[in-house]
Amino acid sequence: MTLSGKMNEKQFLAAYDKSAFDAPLLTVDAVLFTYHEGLLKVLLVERSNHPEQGKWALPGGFISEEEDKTLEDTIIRKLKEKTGVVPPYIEQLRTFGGATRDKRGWSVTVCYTALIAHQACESHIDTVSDTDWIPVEKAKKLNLAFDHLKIIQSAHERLVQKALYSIVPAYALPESFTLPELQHVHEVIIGKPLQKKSFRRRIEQADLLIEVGEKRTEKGRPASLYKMRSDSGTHKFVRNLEL
Amino acid sequence: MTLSGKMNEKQFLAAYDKSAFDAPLLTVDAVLFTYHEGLLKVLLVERSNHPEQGKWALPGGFISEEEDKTLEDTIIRKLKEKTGVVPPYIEQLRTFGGATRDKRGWSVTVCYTALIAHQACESHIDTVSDTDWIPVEKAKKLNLAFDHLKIIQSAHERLVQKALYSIVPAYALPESFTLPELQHVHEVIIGKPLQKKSFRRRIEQADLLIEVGEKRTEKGRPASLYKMRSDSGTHKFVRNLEL
DNA sequence: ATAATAGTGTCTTTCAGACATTATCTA
DNA sequence: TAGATAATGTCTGAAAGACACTATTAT
Repeated sequence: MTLSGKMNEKQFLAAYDKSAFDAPLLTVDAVLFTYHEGLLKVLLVERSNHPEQGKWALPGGFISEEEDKTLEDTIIRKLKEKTGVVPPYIEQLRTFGGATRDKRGWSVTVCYTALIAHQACESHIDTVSDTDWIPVEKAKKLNLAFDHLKIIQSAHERLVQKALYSIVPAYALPESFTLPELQHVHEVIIGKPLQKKSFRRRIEQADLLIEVGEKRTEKGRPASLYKMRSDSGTHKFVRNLEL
Repeated sequence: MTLSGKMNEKQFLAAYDKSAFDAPLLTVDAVLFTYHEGLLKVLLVERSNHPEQGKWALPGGFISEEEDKTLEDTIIRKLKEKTGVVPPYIEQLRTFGGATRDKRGWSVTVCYTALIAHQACESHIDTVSDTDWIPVEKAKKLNLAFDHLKIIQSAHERLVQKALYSIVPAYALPESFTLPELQHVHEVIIGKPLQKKSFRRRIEQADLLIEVGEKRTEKGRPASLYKMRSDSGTHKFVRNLEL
């Protein structure tokens, strides 16, 4: 039947059959970063099914029309399956699509970047055999499934920018952390040392952190512990740090 | 049949039937901006079909698995239908999706922001009766189809940021333009006057434009004409202008 | 000459870079 | 006390804000 403009909307909707149209495969994937053992790591999953069986891939999957109301619901559900928890930072990266990125045909994947403290999901990940934290630099050398290498690179590039004008990387740390720790996360992300004074000054001036105590380490002067203010993840400095 | 891990990939792909899975509706839309008569305008199309028949909507549509190799191909094809030309600036904005944004069911739309000179498509748009340039502030007050209001707001917010740290808004002007014109485009986008000296100084220091002649206007001193360098659309100033 | 617009000079302010110095802990 | 790490002091430099000033056109 033709979907003529002569019907009213109710009739149109009753007659409408989505599956009559050939649509690309649609998935949602995430690049979940954490900071552990001095390295920036990304969560990868070993594919158990075709296509690309056996290769490492980003966590993600198909939208569930029953369980998910939004795209974020989908990625939260998928990340929870792998990590047991919902990451404190989730932001859409971009959508990758094309005729050749998946052997099954035209495909589209809506990608998210997420950050989480390593300790927050350590125990759960140990129980999931096909999932592991891989250092980003190592992941970039693996033979990853689909175009997931390109997606990880894209997520990393964006995270570098965020490290230069925000303190978003703090979400890769536990709820309380020291300034030297946070600075090191930034340095690992951008791959370059930063001026301690510049780093601390701008955070103090923007009043982004709350002091919550003191940390005792094995050697040297103890560092103060801080936690983020509720809105400090959205703060953007007007001037970038040098790359 | 079950898609078992026991098959090899060739067998798997031969047996795979995309349409066996219920998938969300997938479209690609664009927020195409231009600068005309001192205003920032956005291209809207009057919907001729259900759902949301008769309402203004963003240009866009379904992916064609035959005609399109990439998502950009899709949006370029759709914009060419409406404007007759390919905009010089196209960048992915973000993807909007959810169970309720379209009455036909779960839907996802990959959105792009694009910029074009008004004169570049003026003649073609006059021949397309259902398409028109609407001032952004006016569009925000219309009863737009789907969640297109939210999409336009999101695109505008992103464009404000770009106006503060780049000269991307220049793509909303003809190939050659004057600095006062470019400054006014920025001011219209961010909704606030800018310091003439600051605006010009940073463009000159970064050497982003090439002088191509002189423009004679009806009154006052004539302004120099400039065109963009090939890569100046990607340049980011380290420091933002004040909002 | 006047009005209008384009473009420059220059002082102030802000904030990051550089790096020396001081503070506080353990062994 | 020495060694290590945290935290601060302070000078320099780069770039934006503010705004007065000069330049070039039409009438």
